[in-house]
Amino acid sequence: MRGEATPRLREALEDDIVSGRLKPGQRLDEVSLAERFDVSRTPIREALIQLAASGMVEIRPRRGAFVALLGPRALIESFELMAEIEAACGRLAARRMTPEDRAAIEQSHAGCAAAVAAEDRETYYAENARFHAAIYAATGNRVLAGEAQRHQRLLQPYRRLQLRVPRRMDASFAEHEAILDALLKGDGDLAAERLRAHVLVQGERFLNLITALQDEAEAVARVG
Amino acid sequence: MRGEATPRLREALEDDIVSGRLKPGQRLDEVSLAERFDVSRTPIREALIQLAASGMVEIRPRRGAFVALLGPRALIESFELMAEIEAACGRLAARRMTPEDRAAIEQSHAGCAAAVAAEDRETYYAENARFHAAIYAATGNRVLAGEAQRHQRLLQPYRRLQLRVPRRMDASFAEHEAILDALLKGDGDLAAERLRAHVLVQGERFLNLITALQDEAEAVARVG
DNA sequence: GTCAATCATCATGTATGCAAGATTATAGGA
DNA sequence: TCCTATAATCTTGCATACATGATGATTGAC
Repeated sequence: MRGEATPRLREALEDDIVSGRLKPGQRLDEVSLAERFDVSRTPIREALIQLAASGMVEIRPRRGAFVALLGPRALIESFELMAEIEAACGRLAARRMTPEDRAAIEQSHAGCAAAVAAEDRETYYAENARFHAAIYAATGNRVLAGEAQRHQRLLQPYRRLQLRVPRRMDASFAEHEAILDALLKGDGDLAAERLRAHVLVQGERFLNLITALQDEAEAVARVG
Repeated sequence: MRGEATPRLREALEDDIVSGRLKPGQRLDEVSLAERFDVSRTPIREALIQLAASGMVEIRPRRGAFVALLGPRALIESFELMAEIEAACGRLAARRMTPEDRAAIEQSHAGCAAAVAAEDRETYYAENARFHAAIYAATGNRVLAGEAQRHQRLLQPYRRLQLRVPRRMDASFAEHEAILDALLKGDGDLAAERLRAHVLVQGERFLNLITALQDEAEAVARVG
């Protein structure tokens, strides 16, 4: 076997969670996972512990690991934290972004525009993630960018659902335009303000969907 | 043995790192730790993995675990992240703090005042941590408060050193007073601004000490 | 028929064993 | 004497084994 197993397992499980193949609340049985990946329980456990530390998995002592299921309160608070992190990124990016950073942001913004025109939600979803990631990178602060990326991935399972909201894609794109405008003007405070609102509005609109998700996830948890 | 070993080990190791008993760069040998805590390598490994995920420990594949040693760049970036998180906490705390939150903040501020009067750096160090923690709690956002706490602990080994800077304690206290003033006025933007500056100035003054720390830590790494 | 208590089963948490890569020591040559 | 190559040792990473607490099934009582 080439390379070590644990990092590969962590990435595979994280991808399954972020992409929604593993749903919030779902049980993660060590033995089943060990069989599925054809390894012993040891590297599975180590991968689960890492995911738990990053918040993607919840480990209840003696009761097993579950895909993290954020309740309404935790979800609101997480979006608020995300809003503040994004605002910080916007403040710093406006001041520091290099021409390359700027090009990357504009390119992903163009990708978003194309997705809106094509009414392709999956593509918009992906390009939106790139747009935000480009802003993180433009801060020039790798520690901050890493934290921003981690939290974005944490909320990804919930964001995906959020795009089902009617007209949300157009509204999101309009907000992106305003954010880009502030960044290009070099107005850090304005960029921060607009990014914060952009994320917070997601969280708010999103609350309508929480109950539905909660029920769905709990049903999965009961069955699986 | 009552309860599980891993959480206890994680806490013990984290305390050793935060308190400075284990120094940045120091090697963490699994076998030695297992003997010291009288457990097998398994729970030691799991505790180290958790600490690595939170950033307190660095695990280099096949080469072992080390107490995280932040280079100059990572340190600057970490302080900048901390400044933004604290600013966010200040913004929200100013708007939302309850009378109990306010009492807790004022109480720890009084503790800081006493420590300054007594020129007791260790006490100031502890009360300062309480002051900041009280602001985190006053946001009413547990997720945000948790992140703030985690990052504060991450930087604690370096902060401790920082208090050696002459006159820093008095300056720090004066800044606290200005922060408290903004919070009591309910001016979130001002509190954010002052908290950001308060943390950033620590990071800046701190740079003078980095080289010394780096050398010291590397010497430890070579010996230990 | 419902509920409670006991017991069987199962999963987790920890210990131990083993293989492979990393580190260090040693021996040989320049 | 110094450098290099090789071998011994040590440590990590994973597999396996075992004990304890949790889960749920079955039996008995009401």
